[in-house]
Amino acid sequence: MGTSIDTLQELLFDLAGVLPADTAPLFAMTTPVLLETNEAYIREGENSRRLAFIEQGVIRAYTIKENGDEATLLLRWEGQFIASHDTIINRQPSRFIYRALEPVKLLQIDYDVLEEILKTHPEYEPLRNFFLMKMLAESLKMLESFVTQSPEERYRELLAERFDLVNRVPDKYIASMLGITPVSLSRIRKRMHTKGKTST
Amino acid sequence: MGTSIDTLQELLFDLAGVLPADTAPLFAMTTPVLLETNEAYIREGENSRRLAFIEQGVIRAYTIKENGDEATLLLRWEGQFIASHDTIINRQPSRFIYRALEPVKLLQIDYDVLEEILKTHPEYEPLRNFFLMKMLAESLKMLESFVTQSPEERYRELLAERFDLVNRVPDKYIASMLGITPVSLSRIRKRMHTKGKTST
DNA sequence: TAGCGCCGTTAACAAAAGATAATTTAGTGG
DNA sequence: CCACTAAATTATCTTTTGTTAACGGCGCTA
Repeated sequence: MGTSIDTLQELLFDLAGVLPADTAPLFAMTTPVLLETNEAYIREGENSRRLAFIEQGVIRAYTIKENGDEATLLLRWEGQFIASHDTIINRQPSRFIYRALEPVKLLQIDYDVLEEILKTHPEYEPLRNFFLMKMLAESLKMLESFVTQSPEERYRELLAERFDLVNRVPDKYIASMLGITPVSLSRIRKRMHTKGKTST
Repeated sequence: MGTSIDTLQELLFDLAGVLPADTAPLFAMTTPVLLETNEAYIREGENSRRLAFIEQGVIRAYTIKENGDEATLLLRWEGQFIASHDTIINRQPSRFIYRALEPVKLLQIDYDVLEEILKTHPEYEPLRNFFLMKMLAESLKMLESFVTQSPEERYRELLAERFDLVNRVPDKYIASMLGITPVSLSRIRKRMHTKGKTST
């Protein structure tokens, strides 16, 4: 079974033809991090510009609304990056909390350190680009689902595409990611059982 | 009054210290494009990897739902880039239509040509990065509004932040971008007039 | 194993949104 | 200036969601 480093080295080779042997300067600056269930990785108001590749586990990014309720923005799992976008992109304190839903293994790097490395090693640049584009595509896809689909349709699609994830994560977080309350999600599930079990 | 080229040159200087005199290789490959009101820039199913900086005007990206209704994903206006993300990021035919809502002036480049230029002129790389991050931040912000706010709150915020835009664009497109029907937006407006004209 | 807390479900009611159609308003072109 | 068309509003009715609270299951711990 491969480690994060293996995965990323492979990606770097595929994207830019960089040989694993030549990735030392990049990985020398990374640190492995372990989080236990329910441990916060980044808290609200923090100014950390840490960037981490998730080797194992699920992390939830959420914010506390004015009324005190939580709203889950997104879930990230193994093979993806996690970071405070407020802080990395806009240099603002994080408005979100990033918390492990399971035991999590991360490979972490400071974004400012990464920028320095990229200056001296532009051959790693495709990696940054790849992940930025991947995240953009992902978030546009979620956005699309909000303007084209009903909550029930969004849930059906999530089940179809990420069944494993839905089963790993408590329903209430799924609900809030869909933009509805847990009560409403429960009703949707009921409707799906009784009426059409049929597809998309 | 500045042109697109002025704007981008300034940005390149600010981001990477590239002097305007040294941007010729980049701008040599760009083409100015004019669209008239209601003209499509990219159609559904197209494989165009054109990327364009909007110098003037508003473009709407929308898709046709299964039931035949349109759903507006986003609006883009002067100072922003427009491109088929399906095609550029995933090399898939565009699922969206990009259409001018007003007369539009663009500065266009082929993305594959841009990639070639970036290979020989890595000093332009910060520009790509800047816009990718900007777009990511934007789309995450819209996503955030869907999980934290009601349609009425989203509309109030849009009014507060982009009043000019709301006034340039027909309500029905605003409605669908908010994830609701035009009828529903009209009711929200009515509620806002009668009851609390007040803030947030 | 008894008690506790969290989570998903259910219920009852209020509020909001969807669907459809009619009506008014606004903008365009002759 | 009128006529035509598209957009926005209003009305009516149905469906869905929000809100609040109660209930039951499940795991955890004392």
